[in-house]
Amino acid sequence: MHDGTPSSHTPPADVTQRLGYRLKRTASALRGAMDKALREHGLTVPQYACLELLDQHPGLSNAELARGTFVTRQSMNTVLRGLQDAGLITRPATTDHGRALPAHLTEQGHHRLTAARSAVYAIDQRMTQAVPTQRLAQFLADLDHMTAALEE
Amino acid sequence: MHDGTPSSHTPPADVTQRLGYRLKRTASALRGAMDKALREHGLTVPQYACLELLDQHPGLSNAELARGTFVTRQSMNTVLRGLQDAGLITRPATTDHGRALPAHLTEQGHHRLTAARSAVYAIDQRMTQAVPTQRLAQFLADLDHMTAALEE
DNA sequence: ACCGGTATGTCAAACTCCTGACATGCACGA
DNA sequence: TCGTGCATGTCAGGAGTTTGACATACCGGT
Repeated sequence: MHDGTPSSHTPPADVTQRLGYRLKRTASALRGAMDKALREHGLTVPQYACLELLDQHPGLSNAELARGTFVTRQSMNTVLRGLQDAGLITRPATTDHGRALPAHLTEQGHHRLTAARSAVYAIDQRMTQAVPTQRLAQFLADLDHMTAALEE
Repeated sequence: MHDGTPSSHTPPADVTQRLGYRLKRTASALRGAMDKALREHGLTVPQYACLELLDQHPGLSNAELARGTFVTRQSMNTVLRGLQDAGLITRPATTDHGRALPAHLTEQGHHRLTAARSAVYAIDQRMTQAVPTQRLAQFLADLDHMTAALEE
């Protein structure tokens, strides 16, 4: 094919030059940093994400939390059990309408989240400051466009 | 604190507005798309990544492949066993120098990779075309800066 | 009233991946 | 020569996640 548009036809042959590879590398580094930081607070990354979501949206159900953290309902179910056993959240055993069981942070859960949040903030700042401020919004928007393109 | 610099001091309170959240979401979407596409070729994502690396750098060892795909040596070891059992790669049982066992693609492995690559290319293109061409290089560079900031 | 579609919570089994550990092999300096 | 350090390959165990399946509960149209 002797095309006229030179670029954006096929990905680079070198895997390490491809967008997906770079994305995976950054995500892997982020996951590693968060794992390490949260371990000192006795939390895993999914557990932290769950607490953070519940703090902003109290009463979310298991399925809603699963969608919000990009895991399956089953995985989130075990996460919730762990958090419940640790006394960080509460969930009613039954409900009068539907099947969804709304989860809420306990006082202890809120304290634990606040402590862990400072560690995560430090990581988020290191990462955010690596990209110039004026480009951050555009960067986030591009990420969203990519996500949308992948899900269509 | 009545600071003068309004932004870039603390991450947004809304988790879904944070850089880490967006990054995880995009990475999750990419992983899902690749999982689905590669399943039709009988490969997992780590298996594909391994084949791709071996195609460009024949003779890589288990540990080198592990570093290149962001997993542990142990995980890569099981991946290599699977690829070996499937007849897609070969690895000598012994070596005359050191312990590293250089892996190589078989003819069948090369064919399988070529077939799977087309599916992955389609995904990479959909993702790449979501960001304007003139911004792609900058996007990749920012990803690298973030990775470096997280690993320091 | 019924029934199909959708959404939820949960169980079981399988798989993947990681942590911890150990043995082997090479390189370097004492 | 010996010993320390470092990198590699591998085994065992466990933690986390997914796929598949099933029962329950609401909502819609017929």
